[in-house]
Amino acid sequence: MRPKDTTPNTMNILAELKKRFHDVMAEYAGDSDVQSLLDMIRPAQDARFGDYQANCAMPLGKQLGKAPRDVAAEILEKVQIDDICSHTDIAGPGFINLTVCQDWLNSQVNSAAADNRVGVGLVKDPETYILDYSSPNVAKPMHVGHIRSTVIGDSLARTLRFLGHKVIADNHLGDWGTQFGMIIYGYKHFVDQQAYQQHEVKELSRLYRLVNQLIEYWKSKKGLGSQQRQIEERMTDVERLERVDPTGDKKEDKKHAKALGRARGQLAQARQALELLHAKVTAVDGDQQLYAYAQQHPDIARSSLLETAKLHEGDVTNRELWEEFLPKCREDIQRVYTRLNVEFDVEYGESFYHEMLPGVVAGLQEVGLASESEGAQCVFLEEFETPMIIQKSDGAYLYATTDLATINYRMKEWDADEILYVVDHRQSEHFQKLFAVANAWNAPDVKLHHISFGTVLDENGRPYKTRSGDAVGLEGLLDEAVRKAFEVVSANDDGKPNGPELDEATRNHIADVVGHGAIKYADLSHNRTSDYVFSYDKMMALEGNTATYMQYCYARVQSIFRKGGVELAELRRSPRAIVLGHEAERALAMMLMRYSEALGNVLDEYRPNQLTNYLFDLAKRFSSFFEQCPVLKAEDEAVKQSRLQLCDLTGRVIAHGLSLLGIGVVEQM
RNA sequence: GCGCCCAUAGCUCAGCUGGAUAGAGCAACGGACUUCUAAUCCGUAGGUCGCAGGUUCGAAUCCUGCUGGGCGUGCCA
Repeated sequence: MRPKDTTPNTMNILAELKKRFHDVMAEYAGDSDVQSLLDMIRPAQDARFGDYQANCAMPLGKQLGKAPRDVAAEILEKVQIDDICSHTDIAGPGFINLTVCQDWLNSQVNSAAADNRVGVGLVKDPETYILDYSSPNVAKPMHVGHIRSTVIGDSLARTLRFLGHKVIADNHLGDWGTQFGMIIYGYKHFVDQQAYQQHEVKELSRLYRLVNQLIEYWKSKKGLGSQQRQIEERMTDVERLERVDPTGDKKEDKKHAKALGRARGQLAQARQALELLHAKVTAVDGDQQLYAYAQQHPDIARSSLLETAKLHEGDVTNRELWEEFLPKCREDIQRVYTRLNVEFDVEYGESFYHEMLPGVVAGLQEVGLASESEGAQCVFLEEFETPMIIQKSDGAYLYATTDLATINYRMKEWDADEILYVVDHRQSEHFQKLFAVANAWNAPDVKLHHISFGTVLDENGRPYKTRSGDAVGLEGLLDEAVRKAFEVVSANDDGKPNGPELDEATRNHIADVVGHGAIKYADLSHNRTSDYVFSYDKMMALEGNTATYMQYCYARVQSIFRKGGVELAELRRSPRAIVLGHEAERALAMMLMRYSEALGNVLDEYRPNQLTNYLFDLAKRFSSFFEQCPVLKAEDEAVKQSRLQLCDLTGRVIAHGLSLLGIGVVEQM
């Protein structure tokens, strides 16, 4: 995604190797190519090849017209790595295999253990990042669609901060849009004062859903006719195509079959759409109260828009209602963030930028970027067929306008180097336009990235929704995860050979950490660009690549300390004496040393799943070590001390890595 | 119509932006609990990386075409 060097620079074996290779590589290539040659040094793909491998001899051989294996030998001759590598090897067509020497690895691990950053340095060139994530519409309950943005954004913010960047996490709340007009309209006509007194947000949310349902009712009712006509048209298409006889020409027939298939698909789609419309209509028609409301408010869609417009124009009543509703809605959202342990530095919602919007349009007009078209103010861009509309023909502004105002503000206020928008992939075209305009207008240097992500699907591969077609509420989702986690915790504890160890309160706490961790981890462990299938059973199976596996690993480490009566503070004060004798110890240590590599990989393309993959590998190495290397019953005191230190470092890295994902650990499970 | 994205084991997914014999987890099968927590470990089986070309020492990865799916597409956000 970006070419800058994000590799943290302390105790990073890969970085050290690259440093050692740098001058030699420079002899072969111009400065510009050195980096790409160095990037060919990477962790060995297979343990049999050693720890790291350099693949640069093959392209160089080609370039120089020499045999790659000769080039590899030449490179090895020149490069100074005797102190780091015990063994080097040229394999296959010219792979350089590097094995890190034991003494050096020992000393590196000891340094990491003594370091409160577990061996991870700070980036050389810190930057100022604005992270724009979560951004729910207030007054609408948060649903499953908000989870990815929130969790991915939070994790990136934590990781960037840890590596030394300045981060401003900004929750760009939707607090000014059409949903407020709907709520205001609902409040004016349908509010149940008693319910409102009791729980304001719950009532507001009911009002939102009610108004939305009535709007949808009329829209669906009006749409039935045209949908019916569309089906008829599709049917004629299908019938016409079905009557066509095969021509005998293979190509022609194939084309025809394809057209028929598509027509049938479209027909099925149209029928489905009609069914949906019918469902929305009958839901209201079948309910006396709803039906009465609908008849009394035939113009509800337009009226709600009008309430929004009045709010924006400064209408006193609507403004007062907005002032009354907003803090309560924010509190309600805050409750979700509190349980998710997600924090923001600022929460400047859309309303914050409202007064800046005329200036945006005027500014773009002034420099000739914006022009009028069909009554709207538009910015036309060469690369795009459609313009970015910044002011509607009725004078209202759009989210594109707000987004531009937001960039202006962020540049002025924080002089940002990069702004990351953690928003789902469907908005990619919007962001392409936004970035193009912002860079062309008055933010030429800032790096703007759309950190897009895929959709959360159900087990049938369709967007995750409730049976009635609504989005699944986020809080209910979290509750369910915690409930399931509690069951697993209890079942496991009851089944312990020496009887249960955990009281009710402890079980609840563990269920809370494990349940929330499972949800977050399921999300973060997938490549963010893919859609993924949401499944409680998968994530709560608590096996395989799940947060629970890592948390379990951590708990086992703590269990060793508990059983052995080890004082952690004392252990950490004592001199570091990790010696890696056993194969499993060495493998574990090597993985521990690669933590900073993993974090660098996260920032390369802003993908937290690079960290989950790493933690899973680390946890597997630890489990393997745990099986093979007794700690408390080690063969002698030196080995025992060494292994205790190794366990402690592992526990710290796991806990730290999970913390960067926004996930906690517990001492016992 | 145009644009963007996706297709990897029965299932869910990785694959570090061109490297060695394509990996994990689940499910299946076979082993390991007088234990530092078996929420674990060890092993077996499972693949024409959608299809066809191309680029090159080397392709799941890059390019072209095709097939199948998703999303977006002038006044919602």
